[in-house]
Amino acid sequence: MAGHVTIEEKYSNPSLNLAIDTIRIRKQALVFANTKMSAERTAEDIAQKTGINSAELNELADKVLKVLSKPTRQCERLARCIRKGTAFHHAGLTQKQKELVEDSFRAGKIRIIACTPSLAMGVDLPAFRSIIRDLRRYTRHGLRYIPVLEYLQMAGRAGRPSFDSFGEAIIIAASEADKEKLYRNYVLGEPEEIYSKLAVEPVLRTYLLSLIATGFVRSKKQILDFFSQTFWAHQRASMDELEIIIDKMLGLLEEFEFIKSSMDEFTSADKLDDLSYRATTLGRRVAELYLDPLTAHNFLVSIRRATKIHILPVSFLHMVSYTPELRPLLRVKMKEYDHIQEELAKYGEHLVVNEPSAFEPEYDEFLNSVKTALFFSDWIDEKDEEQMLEKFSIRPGEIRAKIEIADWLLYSAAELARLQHFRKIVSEIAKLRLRLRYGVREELLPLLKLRSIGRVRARALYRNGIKDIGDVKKAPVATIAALIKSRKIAQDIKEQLGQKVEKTSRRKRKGQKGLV
DNA sequence: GGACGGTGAAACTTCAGGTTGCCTC
DNA sequence: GAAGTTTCACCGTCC
Repeated sequence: MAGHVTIEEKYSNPSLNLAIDTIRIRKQALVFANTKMSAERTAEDIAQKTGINSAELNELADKVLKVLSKPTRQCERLARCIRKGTAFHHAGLTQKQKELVEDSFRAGKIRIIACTPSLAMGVDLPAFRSIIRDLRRYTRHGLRYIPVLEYLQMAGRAGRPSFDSFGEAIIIAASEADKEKLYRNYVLGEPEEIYSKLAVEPVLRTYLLSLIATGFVRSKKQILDFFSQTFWAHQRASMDELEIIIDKMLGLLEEFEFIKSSMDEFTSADKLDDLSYRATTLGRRVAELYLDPLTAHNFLVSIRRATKIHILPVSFLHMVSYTPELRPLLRVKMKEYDHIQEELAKYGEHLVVNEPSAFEPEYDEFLNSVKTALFFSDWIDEKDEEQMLEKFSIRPGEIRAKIEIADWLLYSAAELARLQHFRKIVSEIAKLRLRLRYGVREELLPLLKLRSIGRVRARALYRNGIKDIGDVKKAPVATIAALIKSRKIAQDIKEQLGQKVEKTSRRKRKGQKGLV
């Protein structure tokens, strides 16, 4: 590090001073914030003081606004920052917006990015300065100091190998006493030991089933041999503990009928408890789907129940919402508590998951899953991103992330239903997946079969009486072109339906699926 | 006297992220 | 713990 550096203290906010100074010396900085909201706020505060203006940035801001069919408040806020040469970056941005921000930072157009740890984790985006505003983060147990490893992740972004001979990682301390402590614990601190994640039961049972399903292990002896060589076992003192856990898992998998045990040629005669294991058809599929066996089992129970009651789309949306895979769920805010409970009362008879009693600890998480299901439900009712932000406090990027996981879970559930020969459920879920991915009501499904037609264009056609493929065939190209605001795509659609159209296009234009 | 509107302080809430899974309907 | 949001007491104004 380059010894003592003095920064002009123009404002009372240290990270603001540092950011402005970074721009002054014509460098770039990442400012790491604690929460999405504070990342946005930080970017906004800096934006007010940069004094930067450029056509290039305005153009970029316009692009950021056009990412969704209708910009959300978040999009507008980001665009305002970008016009001034700053940006915020967190999981709430759409993929496209993240790319735009990252690329223009690399190109030097955006000077400062205020971000959550999202940027420290995956993206390779070095800057001259890494400004770390707070080394504490809110957890379930209150405000806690983050691990040294995470600090290193953030600090490691400082210095661009091909541009700077060094970089500056700066922690902002609240007081002199704090400064000492932070320096000792973080700058001089030793990174924590890495612990094997295998020991977590969901991971272990998934892995175990997969090993058996692929035939990689057959007997309990082989299973123990295998796990004894893992990092997990390496960190454990006793194999006894390991064996107890594995026995428990094997029992569970057998109870779920994902595996069967038997005595065969692999069973050594002297050890009667050294049984041979193989996966059932169902178990093999669960392993292929990479599903947590417990989730798979819960799905199967729910699917059986679904054959007996009147199901709605929300039934399956809720089923996938109540899984560990979809966590963290949308949280029920205090003010929403009553409302969510009312909704639960309304839909309760259509749910395929057992409702815990209000006194059980998992009840809150259950209500969260109901809220999450309601969010999906609104999405397939064509509510737009701004409405989702308003009603559920969920940002565009988070919507996409949740939908992707839900889609995979629904696919998996449909596969399990198929193996159980519940054909009606398979087709119900297939329809639901399509609706979820496009965010549309059922009536638009026929139109979505066409390439380049997503929620927005399909709705535009439908609103004007073009409701299915037959209507599309009958309608003149010009009508379609006017409705979807693209001549090129209108022609392409006609061609998809085998109808000849004379080419009138002079310019090339890229068609896009109307999703985020 | 009462309804209304504006203001500011106090009380109350909320708070990061992401890996692969599957198949292309 | 800090920042954003809501609530509420208080005050002045108007009818």
